[in-house]
Amino acid sequence: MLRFYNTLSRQIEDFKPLEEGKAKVYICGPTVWNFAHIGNFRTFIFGDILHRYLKFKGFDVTYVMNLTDVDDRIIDESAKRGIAIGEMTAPYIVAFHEDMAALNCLEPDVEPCATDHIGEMIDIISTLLENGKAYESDGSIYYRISAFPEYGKLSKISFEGNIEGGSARVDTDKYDKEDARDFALWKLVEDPEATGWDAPFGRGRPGWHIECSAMSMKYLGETFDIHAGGIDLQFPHHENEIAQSEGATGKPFAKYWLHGEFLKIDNEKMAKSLGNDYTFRDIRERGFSPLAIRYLLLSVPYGKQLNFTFEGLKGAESAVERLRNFRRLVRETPTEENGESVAIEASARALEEFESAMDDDLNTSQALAAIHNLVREVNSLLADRRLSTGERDAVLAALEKFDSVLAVLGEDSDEVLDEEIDALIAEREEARSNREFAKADEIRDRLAEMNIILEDTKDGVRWKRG
RNA sequence: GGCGGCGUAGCCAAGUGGUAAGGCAGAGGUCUGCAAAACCUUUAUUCAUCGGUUCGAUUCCGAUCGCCGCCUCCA
Repeated sequence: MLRFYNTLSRQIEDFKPLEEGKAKVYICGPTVWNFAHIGNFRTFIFGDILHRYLKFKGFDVTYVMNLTDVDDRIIDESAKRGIAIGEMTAPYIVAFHEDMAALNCLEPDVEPCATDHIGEMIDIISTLLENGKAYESDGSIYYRISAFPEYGKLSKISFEGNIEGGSARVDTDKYDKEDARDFALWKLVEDPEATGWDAPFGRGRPGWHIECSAMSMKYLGETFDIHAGGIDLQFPHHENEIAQSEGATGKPFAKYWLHGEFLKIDNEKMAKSLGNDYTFRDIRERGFSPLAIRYLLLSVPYGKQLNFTFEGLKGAESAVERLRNFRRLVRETPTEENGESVAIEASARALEEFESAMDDDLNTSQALAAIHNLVREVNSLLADRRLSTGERDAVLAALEKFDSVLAVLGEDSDEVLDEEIDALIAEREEARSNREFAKADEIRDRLAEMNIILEDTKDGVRWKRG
């Protein structure tokens, strides 16, 4: 039984979708004002694991991830540059898609942009104005938190004496709000040149939170199964989404709330001021592969903080290489028709362990352990005998199942070696059989320069791309 | 000031009231012409520190230290 830690209840709960066999999931996507950093990608990879595992479990999944393509930072920056906001965000949307694809994340079923859903946001705000959960002040529209007694149920924040002495970020002067906790649904835009949209309650631009209420409910319904996102969004963003959505519909919003924990760098917070806010592209430039980055980011359960180090990333690189070597070895190894079944049983056991680990709130650490144990066991068999055909097929099928969720193996290119390389390998074999090892090694070095790594085995030479 | 999480071998870490998964790195060995890949052995009498509860705690409770987070920018 699949279980999740639900932030709403602060408990592990069985996952029971609203509609049998279906899973409707919304995750807060990136604000496309910059290249996303690896902390962002940790969260999105968590979302991808969630998406893939729900499919693995047989659910008919609808996975929605939004793109926030309008917010204060985007508006300020594009105004500074004198371009439209869409012009500013377009290249970052392209980059985000490239990065997500490189990280082997499935495309969401729907990827709505905030700017395409202004109408839906206006509708919700209108409803909230009508039912008294929103009010106008100085041309802007605010949510009236006093009209939503359940406010705080997600983040469990009590407002008693907690703002005072806290962060100095509470901005009480700038707008005339009834209550310091009230938040903007719609911000007045007076300058006709500035980015804004017309609404029955005046020209303006949406507050940050309303877009996710509008887009999630549009594509998943007023009540849906899972809402995911980074831990930092828990308050105020998700709390406000609940207030807006439930305030407008009178129905429960999302049933399960899942939050991805933070990524730390060398045990410190990731921050621009520390210069450790690496983008995916920064890490790539250092020569690390996307699959290793994915492996590292998913190797710790999403609900725990993960300490990113370059030493750890090197380790991930080796681990992925080991797994890929293993799959290649099993694929290519000659098999016997007769019926040993040790590896068949080991595969079945590994699958069980994998599934029970993943069922337990997506415990990817334990899931990986199950896979590595299988790899060691089968490698050990391979060291002294051939697999039966049934064993090989069972192991490969298990790997495929694992990788349908973790997606860290990538694909081996089926490309055929060009004739030159083929000839070199043959020439080296010839030299080896004549015990001309100096010549053989020289050819091996030449091939290595061409990025072809050789392995001599009992069953002949094997090669791989370096 | 209010609130939450974490601290496990060189590194990344899982985990449990009954005596420490997995990966990486290191050491030794096997295989190999040499490599590569792989296998075997090995690497924490111990889970930040100090107390307490318990027959027994890394796991529960308290204190201390350190790190991270939230308290309306933030994945």
